[in-house]
Amino acid sequence: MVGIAFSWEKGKGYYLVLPEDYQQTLAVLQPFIAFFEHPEIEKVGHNLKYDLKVLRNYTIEVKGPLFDTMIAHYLVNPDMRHNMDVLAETYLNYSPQSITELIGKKGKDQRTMREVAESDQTEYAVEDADITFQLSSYFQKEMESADTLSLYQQVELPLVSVLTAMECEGIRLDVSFLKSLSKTLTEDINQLEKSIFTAAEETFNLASPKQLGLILFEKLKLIEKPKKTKTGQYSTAEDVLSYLAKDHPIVSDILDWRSLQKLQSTYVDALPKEINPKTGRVHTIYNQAVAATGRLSSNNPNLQNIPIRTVRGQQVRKAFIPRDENHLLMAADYSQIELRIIAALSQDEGMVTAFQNNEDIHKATAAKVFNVPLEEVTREQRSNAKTVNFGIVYGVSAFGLSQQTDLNRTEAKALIETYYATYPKLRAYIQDQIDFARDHGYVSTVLGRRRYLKDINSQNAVVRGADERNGVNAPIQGSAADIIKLAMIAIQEKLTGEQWRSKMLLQVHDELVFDAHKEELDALKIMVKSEMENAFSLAVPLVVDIGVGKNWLEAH
DNA sequence: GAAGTCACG
DNA sequence: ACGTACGTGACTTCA
Repeated sequence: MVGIAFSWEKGKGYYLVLPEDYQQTLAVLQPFIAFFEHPEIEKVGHNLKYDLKVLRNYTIEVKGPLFDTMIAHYLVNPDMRHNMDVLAETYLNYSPQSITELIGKKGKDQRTMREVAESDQTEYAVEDADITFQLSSYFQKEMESADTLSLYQQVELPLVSVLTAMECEGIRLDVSFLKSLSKTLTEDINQLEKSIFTAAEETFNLASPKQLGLILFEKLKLIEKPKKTKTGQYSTAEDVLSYLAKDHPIVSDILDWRSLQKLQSTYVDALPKEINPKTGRVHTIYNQAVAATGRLSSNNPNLQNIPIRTVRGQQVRKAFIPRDENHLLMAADYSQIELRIIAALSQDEGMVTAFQNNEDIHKATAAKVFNVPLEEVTREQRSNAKTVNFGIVYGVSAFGLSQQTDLNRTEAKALIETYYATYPKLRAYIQDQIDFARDHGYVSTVLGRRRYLKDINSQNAVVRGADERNGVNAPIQGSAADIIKLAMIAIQEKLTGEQWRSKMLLQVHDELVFDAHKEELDALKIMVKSEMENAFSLAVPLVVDIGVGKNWLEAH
């Protein structure tokens, strides 16, 4: 830490210069602890989670009310970027000094803030504090008029501290297991590569879609009219190749090569590099202000997209392990939360009843739309019903459904029609959302989180259609995000307030992952299940499934 | 840095 | 006739 800027009056600010030496810095910070840890003084910042984590490294545990201008603006307009310099220009009509002017473009010549003259540091940092302070009162009013202040104060701000704790906790990885996984992957990848080059009768860069396209569609001429990407290149995307795989062994080898290559480069080899040498654990960073629907995102590394769908992919999950022999990993996930939300919001009797009776919703849907008894539903019928159930949430078309299933467009269209006839209030609900959006320009979640849809009344059917689908999807995906955020806050409150030894580690949209202390396991299951299921009350019950194991795969 | 691809919910 | 399912982040190639 190089310095800290403070401002508590528009246009004024103060800059605290900190020495390079850690112990000396602690001494300089000593008189400020009373401020940072004061339970009543509100601390305003832009991306406070970052500042909270830096201060933690200097043994300061920030307390008291928070105001985060980045998150405030995320609620004011979730689709925009939230960089402070842009916000200053947009809302204060003021262009702050850019960081690049001060330290240069990124690269080897970039200077550190420590190397900048103290007077320049002061000017820059104080301007930052001043702007942030001014933005806070502006966004406060904006949130009041959009009625999102309670979402901000009761959910988003408390979540900042919860995420800080989760990120600092991190999760343990089994590195030697990943190393051996990488070895077998290399062998299989080399094998596939060999057979692909033999079939192609030449070697080329398999990782280059451009080169691959030329081989498949110009040299081997696999089909008459290959699909092209928007830049005119041959498309070699998964759905295109899958279609060809059954007739051409080289194509299925390419698909296998791609999937193994992906596993190795994105996960197996990359994850160990992300281990923090100080803690020996992997610490993702959650972004609370990127996903326009209210979801979190995860990066450096992304722990929200760890493989699970394929057997080879599942091996990666085995590498996520408990912190020590006294712990197990516990995973708790909401069962069908988005469909439960659409059922509750639409009040459709058929769907609500199915959930109240705790039925297998895809099977129940199949029985209804294919008009067969529950016990006679085939695998294929259930699978198609499942695809429609998910598709409805996104606003699927007959074309889209036919792409995702083995149905043709006519059959897909008929299935969608039958679906709406089965769940009539779903269609009414979807129409209501679109009508509301047309009148008000936005839609909202159960906690009043808004998403503005500027093209909802557009003359252009394509962009209007996109906003209509967003108008249906955003309240559902966003309400699910609201609910799990409420649960996380309640759970973390218990874990810290009651001094549990178990820790909450990860969030994956509808799932929470814990380091569960073996002695607390039974109690933890009960507490987490109850807090998640009762985080928010809907017209249908929320159901949480819990799993425990010696790795993340086993916990499912 | 854009484009293409693919991992997840 | 047209375009065609929501939300993300990471890796590789290539201009």
